[in-house]
Amino acid sequence: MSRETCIPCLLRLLRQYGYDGATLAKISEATGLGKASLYHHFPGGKDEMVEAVLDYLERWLNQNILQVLNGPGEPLSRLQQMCDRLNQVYEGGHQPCLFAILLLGSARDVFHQRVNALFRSWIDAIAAVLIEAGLEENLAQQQGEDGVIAIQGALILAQGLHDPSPFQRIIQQLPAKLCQNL
Amino acid sequence: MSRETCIPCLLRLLRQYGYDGATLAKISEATGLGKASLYHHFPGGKDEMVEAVLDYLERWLNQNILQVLNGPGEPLSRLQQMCDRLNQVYEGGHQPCLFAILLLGSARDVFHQRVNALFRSWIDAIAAVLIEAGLEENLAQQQGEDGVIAIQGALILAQGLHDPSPFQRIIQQLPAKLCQNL
DNA sequence: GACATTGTACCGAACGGACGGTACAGTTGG
DNA sequence: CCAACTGTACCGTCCGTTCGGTACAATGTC
Repeated sequence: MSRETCIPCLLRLLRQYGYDGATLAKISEATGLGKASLYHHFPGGKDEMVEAVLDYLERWLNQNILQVLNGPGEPLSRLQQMCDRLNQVYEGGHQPCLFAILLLGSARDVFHQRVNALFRSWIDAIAAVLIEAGLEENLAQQQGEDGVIAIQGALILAQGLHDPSPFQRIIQQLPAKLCQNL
Repeated sequence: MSRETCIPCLLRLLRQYGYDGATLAKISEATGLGKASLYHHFPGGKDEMVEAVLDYLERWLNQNILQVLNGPGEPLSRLQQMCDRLNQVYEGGHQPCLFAILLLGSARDVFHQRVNALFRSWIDAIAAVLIEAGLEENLAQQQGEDGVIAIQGALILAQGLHDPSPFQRIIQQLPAKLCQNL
């Protein structure tokens, strides 16, 4: 298993066990690679593994969120596409968000800057759609924040209640809510 | 420092470092108690310490959220009181929510049931206010979920952006949003 | 073609250290 | 005196990490 093929596996472990719970022993078992082999592909150790996952998620965000929001179509339709992709990546609310996991784990300081930048670009992309649709800039920025807030909050609640339905409802309602001030 | 006086200290450490980052060494240093003393007050070890903090938060929730929501006054006013208390306990968005921390940490399975129950009672209390104000039951339940989602999401975003202002805005807007369907 | 060299992938075993937790002999205070 | 409490020293376990080394295909050299 190469460096690239490790990444989905790492993402799964991090989401399931958290940053501290995803130990090298578990990673070794899940990838089939010995610990020493993991250090061959990721000389920086565990933190480099997580950085690689963040690189992957950054690419995913660019391709599946930013590009879609920046693409053609009606604003409402583009926001619906975003929600479709989010529904996929969070598996309908069954999977937590790695960003939140890292922000609340013991290594939060290490990854904070990365997560900060990812959040900001996500918010800005939503706001850009709404601005293009005629919304005033400050209000659009707030709506962008509200979108991310709704997603993150719904994922937390879905985890807490062990029930994905709040997330699914939010995903379904979000596009219309973001457009309601237009 | 007794068992009870330890709890605010424990809460602070858990919020600052997460479940795994709040080590016994840090707890010992912060409380001024040796490990033996900690184990005298909390024979069940670290998990019992966290349980004690959850007991404390459960009492806090009852006294500051459930009781207020169930008390006298206009629905809007009661929701505003809830938001005031939340603003205090989360220190204006500077502090994360322990529930989310536990849900996304490595010991999530241990505390999941407790957090589940706390979330549900919180949601139900918001819904009860809205039902009393004339809202249809299912819709009230959804609005209750939306309230908790907004709080949790805003706390995540405030952590991620290192900026409490999204939380403060959500707190300010929440009462009106919850009442908008009345 | 035969042989040495290099680079990549991988592994078993062990490391130092920190973790949560315990045993026990004091020491304090009513 | 007795119970509550605490300091010290210690335990086993697991953590992330590193070491020395093997297998093997690719490349270079005569």
